[in-house]
Amino acid sequence: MLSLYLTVAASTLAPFQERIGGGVQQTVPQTVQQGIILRLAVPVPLRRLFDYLPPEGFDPAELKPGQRLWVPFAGRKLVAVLVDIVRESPQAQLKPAQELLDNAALFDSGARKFLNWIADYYQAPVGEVYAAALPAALRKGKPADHWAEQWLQLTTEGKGLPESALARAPKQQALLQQLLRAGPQSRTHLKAQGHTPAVIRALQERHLVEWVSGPTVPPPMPAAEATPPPQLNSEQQQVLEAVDCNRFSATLLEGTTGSGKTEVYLRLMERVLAEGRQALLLVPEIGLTPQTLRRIAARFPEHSIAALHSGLAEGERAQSWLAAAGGQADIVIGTRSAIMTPLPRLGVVLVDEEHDASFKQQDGVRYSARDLAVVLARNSNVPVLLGSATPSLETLYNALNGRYQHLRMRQRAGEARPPQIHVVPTLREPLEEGFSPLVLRHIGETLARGEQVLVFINRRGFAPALNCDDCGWIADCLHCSSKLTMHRRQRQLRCHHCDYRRPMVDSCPQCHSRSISALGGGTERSEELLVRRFADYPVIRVDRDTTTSKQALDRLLAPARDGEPCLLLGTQMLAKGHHLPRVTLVVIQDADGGLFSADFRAPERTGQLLEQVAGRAGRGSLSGRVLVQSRFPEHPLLQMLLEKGYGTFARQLLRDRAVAQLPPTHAMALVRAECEEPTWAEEFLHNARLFMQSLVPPSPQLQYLGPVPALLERKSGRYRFYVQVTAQNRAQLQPLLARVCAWAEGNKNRRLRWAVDMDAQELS
DNA sequence: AGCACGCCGACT
DNA sequence: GTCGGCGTGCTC
Repeated sequence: MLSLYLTVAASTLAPFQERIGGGVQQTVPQTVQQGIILRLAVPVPLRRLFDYLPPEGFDPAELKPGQRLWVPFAGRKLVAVLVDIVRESPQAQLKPAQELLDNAALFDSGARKFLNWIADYYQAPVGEVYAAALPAALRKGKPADHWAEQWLQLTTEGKGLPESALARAPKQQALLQQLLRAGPQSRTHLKAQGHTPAVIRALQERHLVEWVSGPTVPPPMPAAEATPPPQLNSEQQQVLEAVDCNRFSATLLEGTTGSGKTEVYLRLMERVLAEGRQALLLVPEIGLTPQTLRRIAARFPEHSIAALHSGLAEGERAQSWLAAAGGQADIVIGTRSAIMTPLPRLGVVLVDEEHDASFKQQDGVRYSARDLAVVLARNSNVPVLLGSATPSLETLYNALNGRYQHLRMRQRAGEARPPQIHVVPTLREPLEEGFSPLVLRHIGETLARGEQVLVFINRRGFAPALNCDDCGWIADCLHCSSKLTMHRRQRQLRCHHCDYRRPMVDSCPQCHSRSISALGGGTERSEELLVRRFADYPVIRVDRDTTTSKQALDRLLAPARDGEPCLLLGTQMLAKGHHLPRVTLVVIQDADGGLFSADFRAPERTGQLLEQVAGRAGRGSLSGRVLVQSRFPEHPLLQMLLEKGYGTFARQLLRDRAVAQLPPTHAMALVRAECEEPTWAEEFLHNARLFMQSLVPPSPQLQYLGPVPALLERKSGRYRFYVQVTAQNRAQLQPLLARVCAWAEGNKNRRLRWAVDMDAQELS
């Protein structure tokens, strides 16, 4: 779908520049300033670049696009990025920039072109895009050479040494020959290879080697034992043959859980690493565990790996980023924002679990890292592989209409058959805390056989609502249009949409009745029941309340990996690729939530989730069983999903979307607004719609909806609305959105926040 | 966004 | 008398 726009990608820089520079020149025909003019991306929410003179008393020859500078801006001092050096400016009065921050450019021309494209496509302020691409430390103006690495090199004297030298000091000789053979070596690398400081010092004292300051290298990875690659099966081989690493191609790799997608990624990495190029692997937010990193480090002990995710300390992140951008990191593994890291010798882009919602940024610059992966690969003329067992409808659509190559892997490695799936009706059953007697019996039997059980519950806390039996009072959030969830152990009521918390109440605040009921169930409530019912077995609860860090998840799951019989219960966190070979029963407590939601993407997400969770059953030598509880076992979508599988289900959803003229068959953007004053956001959007309609009247090709309230109408004290614009393709949408942004930037109301959300993923 | 500038209420 | 509330203007 994005590729519709891709054909335009190469030429988009031209209209972009026209918008930021030429648009102004049309109204002010003569050039006012001439000379060396710096065109800078300043981190402010304004959709244009700003011109400056070079810093005073400074040799302009040292200026290169991609460097950072301190600039004075409206009475403050900001870190801006030099995007372009031009000869003339339409601006009458230019200030000189204050100070150059970098010797070398942080963004090469490819990276700048990409970031400019992002600003244009997502209607985002350029300065904010550049700021989002930088790690926090560099964004704040910390000099890059703070992370400079010490490199050991031969002195002139050392270079002139005969090979037979130092025969009586074999360790010194080995190091010397390595430097002779492979050139300067980083301190980190030498340490990892076991060259001791004593050996280095000895050579230094003989004036054969010296330390020099050089480019940043990634922080060292935890040591991993080198593991040889496994044998490929025929499907994996076919996939690898179908991907040419010397030119652009986009491929959907639709591979069943356990079919060995990761091994395909590793082989593609291996291929580009051998050519001296970099590999980029994007993973979902919770997918970047120490376990994942260890596996890749073990496979490529000779290569340097940089991880980029939110769990890193500010300094570590800057170091990894600089190593990636400088080309010293061979493999870059990261979450969403890693897509914006400049990679000067990129060879392949891999997106794991491409359907995952965490690839879409939900505030600020609202980009989709998965979509950008395709744009980046095209810009760099390298392949991109989008892997998933449950592809997003966007990617599936592109694969089915031939824009992407569509490759499939159906074999489950080392295992006979996929799990058996059964629906358990719950409508007229005597449920015990949400579990049917049949399901509880199966859990008991599975544990008794010495196997493991995984229970999936889509809601954390004890109960999603608290209700007075006498007057009907319900505990609501003060700031959101939502109910408070009861957390029993902490004796708290919490809002899951903002940070509001209040102590648990024993009596109704309205009528003082002591008869208060917790309605519905969450992970905490189910945990209580399961602990009671299956007291002989450990119960491991995995949700955001029990799992604060990635390490915590690893630790929590350790007993399950040991293989002892146990019960795992949790939210989405459990759905992602943990290898748990002793799980033979998966229970999905409630499959109905997504079938009746107002969000048109809800069925897709439910289907992906159920399939992913079901994929946890029977990954080892034991066969698996999945029990899905539902009040509507005959619901056609549920039936199709369970009987025909996700592939058929997704194709049906695609047909529905086409009929409804929704993404991915149609292009869609939202104009969002939120405000503490209930009517203002709606009024603003009403005017925005009128403005857009005056430019492009509604037609079968381009339609408007709204303003309508967001699914969560009030969040953190603000009322939220949106106008939805759908069109047959992006080319129709793009200029209209640019105009409405220009219109909205003239908006005088300070209390109102607005944004354009291109390819919006959430209507919440 | 954030920082200036400017115009009206309760305080030493 | 003035300290400071936050409305609005502007940022090369």
